[in-house]
Amino acid sequence: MTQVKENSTRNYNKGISINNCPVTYVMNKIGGHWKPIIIHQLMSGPKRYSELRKAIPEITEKMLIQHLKQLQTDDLVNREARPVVPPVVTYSLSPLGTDLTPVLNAMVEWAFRAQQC
Amino acid sequence: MTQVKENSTRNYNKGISINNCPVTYVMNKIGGHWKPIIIHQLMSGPKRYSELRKAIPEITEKMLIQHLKQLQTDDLVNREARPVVPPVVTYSLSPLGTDLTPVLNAMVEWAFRAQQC
DNA sequence: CAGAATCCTATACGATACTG
DNA sequence: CAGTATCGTATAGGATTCTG
Repeated sequence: MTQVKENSTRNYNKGISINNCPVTYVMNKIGGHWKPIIIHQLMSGPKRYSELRKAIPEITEKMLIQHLKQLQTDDLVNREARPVVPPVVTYSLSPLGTDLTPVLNAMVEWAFRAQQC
Repeated sequence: MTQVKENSTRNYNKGISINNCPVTYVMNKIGGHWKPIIIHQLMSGPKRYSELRKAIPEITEKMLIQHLKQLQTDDLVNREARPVVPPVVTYSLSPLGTDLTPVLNAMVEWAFRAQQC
């Protein structure tokens, strides 16, 4: 089983800097290369696993599953698996995840301004 | 010299996923554990190197310098060194860096809501 | 004061192959 | 379809020491 941890941004000095800073808190939740992209995709509505793969072609299955799990653990994403064959699994943003919309939007706006220059 | 690269978030598949996504673009600029914190500190006004170290006690000098350099390269932060002895170096947000304020603020707001639950 | 240099560890991510 | 498992690499970050 190996119990993959891989909890986003690293944090070696365990005792010291555990989230006194709200910005760090956020980066721990949506930091990394893929999580914001996944959330951004889900912002346009619930998607099945295969739809996410198509929407983000560059991501590997490992990364997608891994970050989806992490996002579930952090209560940003809900997973609904319907017990049929073949399986149908749908991912959607939780209320908390939906609340990230302003953050992502602010990022997108800034990116456009920055790329102008 | 070794030419340290250390350009934020990794990107192995060089040819493929180079910034088609605005969110990725932003994460490349302010991703990682320290950059948002540094920017957040500078949002309250210009600060000297030593002030930054005091404001962010957990950061090592290497990380602080490294990310300050990166932020300069990305035109988010300005560095002003006055040629006196002992040296006086002041860091401040560039206009582009200042434009990140809504992003950071949105993060902080979300963090507070998230930590309530 | 404001850094540079060196060495090291943890982990994020990629590639590929396999499964209920 | 929706995952798991395993191996390998790149890089973020830490600790310590030294300097103009």
